[in-house]
Amino acid sequence: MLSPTLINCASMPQSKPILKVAVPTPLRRSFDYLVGQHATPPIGSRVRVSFGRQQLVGIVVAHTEISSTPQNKLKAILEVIDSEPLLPNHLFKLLLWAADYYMHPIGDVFTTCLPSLLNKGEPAQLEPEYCWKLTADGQSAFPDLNKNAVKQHKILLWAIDHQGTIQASDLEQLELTPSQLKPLVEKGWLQKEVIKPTPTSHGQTSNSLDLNPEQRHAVESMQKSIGQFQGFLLDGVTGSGKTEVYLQLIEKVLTNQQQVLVLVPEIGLTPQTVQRFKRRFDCDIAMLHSGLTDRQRLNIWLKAKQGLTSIVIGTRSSLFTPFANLGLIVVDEEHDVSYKQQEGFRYSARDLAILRARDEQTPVVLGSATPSMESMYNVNQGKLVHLTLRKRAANAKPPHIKVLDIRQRHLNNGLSQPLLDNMQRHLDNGNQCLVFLNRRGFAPSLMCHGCGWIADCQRCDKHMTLHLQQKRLHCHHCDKQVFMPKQCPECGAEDLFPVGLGTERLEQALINAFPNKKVVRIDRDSTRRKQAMQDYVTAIKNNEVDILVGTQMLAKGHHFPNLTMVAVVDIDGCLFSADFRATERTAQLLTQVAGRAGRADQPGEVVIQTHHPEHPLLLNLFTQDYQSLSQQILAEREAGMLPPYASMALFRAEATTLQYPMQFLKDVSQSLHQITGLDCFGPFPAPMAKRAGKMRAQLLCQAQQRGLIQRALKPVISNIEQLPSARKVRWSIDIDPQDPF
DNA sequence: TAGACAAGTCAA
DNA sequence: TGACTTGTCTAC
Repeated sequence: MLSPTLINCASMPQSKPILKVAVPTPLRRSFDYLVGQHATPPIGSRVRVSFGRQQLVGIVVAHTEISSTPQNKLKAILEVIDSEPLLPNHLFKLLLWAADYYMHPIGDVFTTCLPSLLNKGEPAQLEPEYCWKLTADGQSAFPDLNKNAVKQHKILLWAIDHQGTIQASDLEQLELTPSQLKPLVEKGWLQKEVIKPTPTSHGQTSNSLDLNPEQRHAVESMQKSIGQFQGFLLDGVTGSGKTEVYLQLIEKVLTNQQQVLVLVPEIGLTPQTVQRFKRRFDCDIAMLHSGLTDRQRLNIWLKAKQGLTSIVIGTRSSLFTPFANLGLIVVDEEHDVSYKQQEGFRYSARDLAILRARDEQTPVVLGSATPSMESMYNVNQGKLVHLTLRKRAANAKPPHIKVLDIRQRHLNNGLSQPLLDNMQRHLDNGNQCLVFLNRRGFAPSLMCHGCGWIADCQRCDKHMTLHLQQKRLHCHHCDKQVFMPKQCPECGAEDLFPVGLGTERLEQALINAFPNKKVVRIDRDSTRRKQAMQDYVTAIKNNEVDILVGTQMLAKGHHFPNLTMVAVVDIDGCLFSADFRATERTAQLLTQVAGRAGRADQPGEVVIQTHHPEHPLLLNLFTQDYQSLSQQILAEREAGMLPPYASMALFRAEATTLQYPMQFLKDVSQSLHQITGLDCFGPFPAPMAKRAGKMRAQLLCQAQQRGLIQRALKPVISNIEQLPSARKVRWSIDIDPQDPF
């Protein structure tokens, strides 16, 4: 045994620490490594390590003196990738905190949150960006260009129209790749140049709009918090000018030499938003969207980190962009469910945005016309400052809402005569109508008239949706597609008929009902083509369309000035759901759809067809406003001891037979049963037990006391990980679940 | 979760 | 006997 004096011997080299490394594995812990002959990598830097038989890139999460792993089992790291921490300290800490809170493997948290090139071990260095400059030769060559050289013509024309410069970002619009410009560079018509990254000129704004008193109050209140943490709920009815409030606040932050992060729910919304930002601010604005290459994504990440980009706009995962000097976070449409990741690392970007803002001492603005119950609760608790915009811009009137009782009324493809009459009136006045149905496809099922057979998905507990245009049956849950059968596979009869109503069928019905009106359907199927949505929006704005049919895609954020009527064809399915959040969701959806009607100076009308005109949600929503309805929903949640008055965790498990998930969850429930204040419900089969060929079950844990879920589950999570029954299933834990499926 | 290895199954 | 499948276990 070594004596202490020997260990402390001054002649011994300074001992290197043992590294705790987060490795991309599904295990909820870090692994210890020796530094070896390398310089000690700082906490937060990447290292390459050998792990089992693989080589992986991990992140050093801590230094330690002792390891619980026997010394002879410790391996030395293979390479130090970063000599400096990869992430700013605040962000690094936030990820560690989130891994702990959501009880997700730390290595996987990093993999989810970092650009993929960094996960692969690429150096964290900005790659130079290029642009192409039109030369004098190019300019003089243009008029004599051969007519057949279509591409070259297009390229040179673009350059001439854009001050002689083609940016890398223009190429997508030109439908070109950099290599296609090479021949022109070789001819000497274009010159390739490196764009030097320069700190962007902050601020510099033009044409801001005049604010009404409510908007001005909002901007002024939030402005006072620049440079310190404060959460705001900007609760503004549709058309009340929330974006203008964001823009004017952002302007103040930019002149303060700080950066801004804007989160948006879906990328469909982003082009318009970005255009508006670009018109407004003369600074570097980056948009993180799914069309970017890995390299572009990394470059934006690095530029933001170095302070070279002023505004980053993106979806959920953009929350993890590092900033040199963050000054504001905006979460637009904060109620949107897409802020919660539904697989893997199941974080809520909205909730983490508030934490990030607190850590980095910046204000955070949650904006919505239909705030989530969580945010309303936080307002009631005094955690968020409530700013309301009740007035629609340009004095537009709120829409008039009519609940249309369709009991015993004849329906033609889901449409009642009074509804059609109503539409006719609006169309006669030269206005547009929106017909809303949240179900795509032609019909939700296909049935045999001979024997009653229904086209079911083989792998899910659901019927297959008929898409008549593509002559296919499509399962919307597992994505399985088959050709539409000509005859019944059970009895051979050729008498198959569609049951129920989807947007495709509704589109047909409307074309028949209004033969000389232009009908356009907007859903995921009709907008699959890139640019398609943009084209539709332009056509609608140019008044080339009379009737819009579509799903919730249409309910979000578009401004159609000539749209004066919204028809909600079938809301009944939403009124009776087992999910306790159904009321909130339906109220939000209806309010958002209704908000599409009657902007600008045209009064709007909303007609809702229902078999349940006496349903309290419908009565309340339209006799009061969303805000009082939300207080009512909150009261119900409190009485029912449901979130946000309780916190929840949901264990999910799946396997090929139901028996294994049920057994595993029973074991989990056993290991939790002695904790007071924690209620476990289940295990029970999932609401849709069979999905994509897997049988699924779940166990719901609920606690009245905030924090108890954490205290109760954390100590047992590693035991759960090692349960023998866990090996037979795929399982996950969802903290603050949004969807019980 | 991935990959490796051991044990089990099957057709000659 | 080897080809292939299935189950179990470990990772620092």
